Amino acid sequence: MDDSEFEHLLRSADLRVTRPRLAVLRAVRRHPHADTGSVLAAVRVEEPNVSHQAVYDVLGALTDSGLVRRIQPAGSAARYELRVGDNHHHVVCRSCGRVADVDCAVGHRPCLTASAADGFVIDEAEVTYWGTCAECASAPAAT
Amino acid sequence: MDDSEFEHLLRSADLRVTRPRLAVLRAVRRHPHADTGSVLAAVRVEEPNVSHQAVYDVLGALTDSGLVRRIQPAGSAARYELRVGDNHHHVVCRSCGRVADVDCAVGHRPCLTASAADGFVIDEAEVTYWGTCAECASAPAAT
DNA sequence: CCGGCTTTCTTGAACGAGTCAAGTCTTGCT
DNA sequence: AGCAAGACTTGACTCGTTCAAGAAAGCCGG
Repeated sequence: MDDSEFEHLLRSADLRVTRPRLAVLRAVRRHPHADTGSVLAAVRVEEPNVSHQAVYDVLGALTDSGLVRRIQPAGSAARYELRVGDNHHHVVCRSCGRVADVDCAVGHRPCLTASAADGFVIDEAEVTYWGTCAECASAPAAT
Repeated sequence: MDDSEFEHLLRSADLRVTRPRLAVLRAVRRHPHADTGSVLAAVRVEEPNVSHQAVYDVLGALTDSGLVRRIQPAGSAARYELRVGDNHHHVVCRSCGRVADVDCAVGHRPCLTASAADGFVIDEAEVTYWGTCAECASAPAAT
């Protein structure tokens, strides 16, 4: 039980330590890339009385303070993961929506050296790979 | 009037040539990165009787046949552009949501050489840059 | 040029993710 | 323990998008 670790994370981000927050952190750790609904479901296994709004609030607060990372592939609801700060990217399965981590191919911030940027000041480059996951590749015409 | 060009595009994609479709193509050409609502509004300037559903259908059909490209930055509704097939990317302004094109920094498909992909077969790499546009940078606390 | 088959469009309802707002409960500090 | 700010609950609501059924138009063969 390393809830104490989560507790420190929260405190270091100036966030109060509450049962819903710990439950959300555990849920996200257990289910990487889970969308809000799944996080809510996972949270309610341990804390049945947490409202959906609380989960939205908590995920928002955690995202704002950088404790979790939010990703939002086109056509999917927001998803969350604990793995932050290592500049990794994601592969998304076109047929089932599954998401997996991909370590950055380049090693350093990829393509962050965008050339003509139209006056924009760029602070992050996000790479999303699209393809087909192993399961969907072997089961072509599912559902 | 190069509607004839759009007409050819449609025919070559096995799509019937209709007034709504031509209007949508013109609207997307005129307003790159416009979201569905803006496209609908632009379409109705020329064709006031087009339903919102028609626009969704048309944009869907055009996207499926590769005549337009759909992008969906996190936190934004779907946006469309005519510029396809040249592997360019996008910068999104964090504060106003504005989108601009960025030519691929690497030249060739960037980072498409994803290493460990967990069994995924990758067919596309999409890069989204996040930052602040010139206007928002100069007008810090707008709105 | 016309019928007829198919695709596309219109109308109207529905859905899901996410947000807003008001009031109550907790946490962390003193 | 007691207080103030922050966090949670409840419930309504918005917005983008999709579903469904029927009417209308495009395209092909004759």
